[in-house]
Amino acid sequence: MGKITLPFEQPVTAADKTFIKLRADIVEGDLAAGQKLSEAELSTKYGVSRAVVREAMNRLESSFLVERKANVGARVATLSVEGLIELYQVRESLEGMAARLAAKNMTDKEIADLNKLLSKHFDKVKDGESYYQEAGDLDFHYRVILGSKNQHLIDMLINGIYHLVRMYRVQLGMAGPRVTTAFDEHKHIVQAISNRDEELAEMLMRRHILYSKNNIENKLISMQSN
Amino acid sequence: MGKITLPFEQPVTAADKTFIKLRADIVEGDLAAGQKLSEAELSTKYGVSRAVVREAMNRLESSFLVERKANVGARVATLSVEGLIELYQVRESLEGMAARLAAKNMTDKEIADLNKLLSKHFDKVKDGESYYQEAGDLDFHYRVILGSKNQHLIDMLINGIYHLVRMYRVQLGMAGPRVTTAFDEHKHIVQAISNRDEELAEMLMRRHILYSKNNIENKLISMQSN
DNA sequence: CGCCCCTATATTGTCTACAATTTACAAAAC
DNA sequence: GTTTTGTAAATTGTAGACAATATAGGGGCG
Repeated sequence: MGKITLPFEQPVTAADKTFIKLRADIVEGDLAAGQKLSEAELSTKYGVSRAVVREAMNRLESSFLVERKANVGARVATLSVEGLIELYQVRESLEGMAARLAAKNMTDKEIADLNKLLSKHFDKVKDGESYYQEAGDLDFHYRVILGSKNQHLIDMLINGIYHLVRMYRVQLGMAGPRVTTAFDEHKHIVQAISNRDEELAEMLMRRHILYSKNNIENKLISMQSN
Repeated sequence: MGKITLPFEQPVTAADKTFIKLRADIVEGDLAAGQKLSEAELSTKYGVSRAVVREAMNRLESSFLVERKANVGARVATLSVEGLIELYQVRESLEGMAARLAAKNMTDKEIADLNKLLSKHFDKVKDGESYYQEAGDLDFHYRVILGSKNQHLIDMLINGIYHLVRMYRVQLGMAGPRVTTAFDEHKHIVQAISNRDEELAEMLMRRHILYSKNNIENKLISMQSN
């Protein structure tokens, strides 16, 4: 379902597990945005030593989910309109390139699967289940990113900023009027990829993300004025 | 000079220093590409405990300079044609966006300074000192990136992939026939930024990096056939 | 002779204790 | 009453010891 992570070949080490748990708790808002993260507290809470907590927090910092200051400590990332805009500017840039490369590098079979995924999601949304949009949208973007076959790009998006994107979405309670609109945009992007039209695929993906940003941004602003 | 790092507010902690030293040694090739990095060895070599070596290596991993496998160890990143291409695709995407945002967000004073930097470099290169091209080019890109005023973008580029770019350059012994050509491209980019033409600034930056990639790529391929 | 398994060694992962720094609080000076 | 300064508590940074895992080598078995 919302299987976004694809974390590790084998999520073995304790630091790995703690990292994943912490990340989930942050994204879901269980650990509130901006909150101070005490190493000792987390150590007892997750039943591991401070060393592995520190290791996990290092990785979380690389994902922009926590901010650390030397000798002071770590805080959960804070959400803001400015931060959201900056994040989506990066997304627009990177995912635009991902779509371009996907049009170039995806196999015919992968493209066929992408089409299948799309129509499957469409069937579900037809019945008004807007929850699926969230997972479906992420799935779609996820596949295009992997389709780029560019490891750096994949790392930066999947392990880097995508969990922060999820954090914004979850904590804003997404699922909105953009459901059907977004589906049309997805469809056009896939068409461009199917036609191996790199230029168009990039342009459509960039616009899609730009629209998405404006949508969330409006929601966030209206929430602030409550 | 080649002051690329802008490391920390105050580079205080031992892990910070070790991280910076290790990074320099990797970029300069003092620690060879692909080489195994033993925590114990590095610990004695740099005169710190294994804990700080591990902390430093975690950060190096985030910068794509070392690769770690659980229970196996860390290696210095390996250089390859494919890796270079992927890296420059990411650069093209992110720095293109940076140029766009710089055209939007740089102050008039910052743009004036950028112009000054450019003519200063031009004077030096006129006298055939090609070394300055390396530092000058990085300086130029550095300023545009900062001019974007997008913290995520800045982090990903400056702390993220830029040291890997330097590693490729240093170990390929850059400084080539592209010196004057690149200067023209820089000039045009600055002109677009001065005119606040976001669209053109992005396009020119992307082409500039694309050309640069082709240049280095050719060099790398000709080296392989030796 | 080649393959597999088992053991010894080395390396990484984790834990606990100690050192250094920051933060909070209170007392003293203005 | 406000500000400054010194001391105590709490938190992070660092070090070293122990546990778990992977690697290499040798011996046994087919």
